[in-house]
Amino acid sequence: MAQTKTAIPAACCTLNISGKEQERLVSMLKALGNPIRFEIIKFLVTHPGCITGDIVDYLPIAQATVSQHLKVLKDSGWISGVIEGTATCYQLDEKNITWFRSKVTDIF
Amino acid sequence: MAQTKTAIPAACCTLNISGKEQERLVSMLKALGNPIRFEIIKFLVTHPGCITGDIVDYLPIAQATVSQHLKVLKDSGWISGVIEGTATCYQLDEKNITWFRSKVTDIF
DNA sequence: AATATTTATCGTAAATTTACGATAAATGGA
DNA sequence: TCCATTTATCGTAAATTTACGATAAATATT
Repeated sequence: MAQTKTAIPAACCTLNISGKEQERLVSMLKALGNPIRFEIIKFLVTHPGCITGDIVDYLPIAQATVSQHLKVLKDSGWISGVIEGTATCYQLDEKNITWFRSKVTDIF
Repeated sequence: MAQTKTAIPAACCTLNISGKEQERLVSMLKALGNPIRFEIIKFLVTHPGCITGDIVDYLPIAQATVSQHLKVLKDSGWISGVIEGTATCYQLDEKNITWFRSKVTDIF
């Protein structure tokens, strides 16, 4: 692996992460890297505590699909759900989002 | 969409983004949200200007697959490639990465 | 000129994701 | 109790992603 002749800029980031932390970050990146799920997260900023049906009404996709996306967001740590009667109230998971922001700013 | 009885915390982020900027960010999130591609980005931090073959040697996957991942990273703006003879030298795209970091810190 | 090196692309198979309708489970209200 | 509401899950189809070997194109070497 010989060095080339082109000028190599200094690294603009460290990417100092590995193991379980890296898995966790990649999982959050993957979950957010989908247009529908990104919209759900945006919606939850302005509609904290809303129920599944509100999100279904807002989005142009079926209830079953929304529920699936909510599961991905929950499993990756972006949101949490609280059962309230027959409904489920969703909200952003502040703690994990704070972790995400600090990790990104740490390594980039 | 009635308000629920549960205590609703203040939004921990604005997610103040839309349109082409949002598409661009989602595309970068999606590209990085894959374990192999995340490893490639990490490798480029410590091996700036390395060629495709170096990355192929480093990873446990076929050359064709690496090339495909490099294309995803290039198309989403994470890296840029410079042809050097028969080889291609890859490096992180500082400008786009800086944009990514500032967007994330802006909206989260 | 002939051969070797390097990488992107093609064709394709397997795996995963995304989407939907149907349904079951749980709760609330009549 | 019976019915309505709400949502998660099941089964499945379609789309996309990921992976590989083969190959073509381009350059370098002998």
